[in-house]
Amino acid sequence: MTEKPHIRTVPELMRLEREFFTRDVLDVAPGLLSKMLAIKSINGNIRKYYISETEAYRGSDDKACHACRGRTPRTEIMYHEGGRLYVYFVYGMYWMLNIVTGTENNPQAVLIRSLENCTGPGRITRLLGIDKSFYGEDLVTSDRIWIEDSSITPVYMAGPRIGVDYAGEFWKNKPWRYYL
DNA sequence: TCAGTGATTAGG
DNA sequence: CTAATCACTGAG
Repeated sequence: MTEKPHIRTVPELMRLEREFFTRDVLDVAPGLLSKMLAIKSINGNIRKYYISETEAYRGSDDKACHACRGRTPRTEIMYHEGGRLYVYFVYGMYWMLNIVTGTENNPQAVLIRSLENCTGPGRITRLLGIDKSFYGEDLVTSDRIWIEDSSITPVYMAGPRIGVDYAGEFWKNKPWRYYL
């Protein structure tokens, strides 16, 4: 007897397009939870990790956002439309991975703080091999890093951002850190 | 709790 | 040029 071979349906994971990133950072930051970060190594291996913690940095008014000091060589990319990477070096040791959001000349970004299996923004960039060469990379067109949609609707919490005590009571207390 | 580490920035 | 600052981590 012949039986039709069983076809297992794997949910198709689509790359997130420009429109996902050009929304306000307060929509994109929680929206990235449970999405899949995909990165291709130099040897062609593709690794994928669920995003589990993010933080929103919102415009030049936000005293915790690097753009509050204006447009500088480092913050330049934040002034582009959403979808680019803002990568910078801090504390002499760690690369921070941020995704630019919003529209042109409206500096915003999401800090990726944790993945499913790795907590801490400095640790995840070490795991992924993110460095200065990723500054400005476009998640919509890059062939080495992108984000895929998932069918998961995350249940998440929100709380104050980490490490921004210098920003003053008003901005440091904003519940713009999102986590599963 | 606290040192390590160096790019970035403002100011002179 | 100088010095302060810093979206952190790991050891104790």
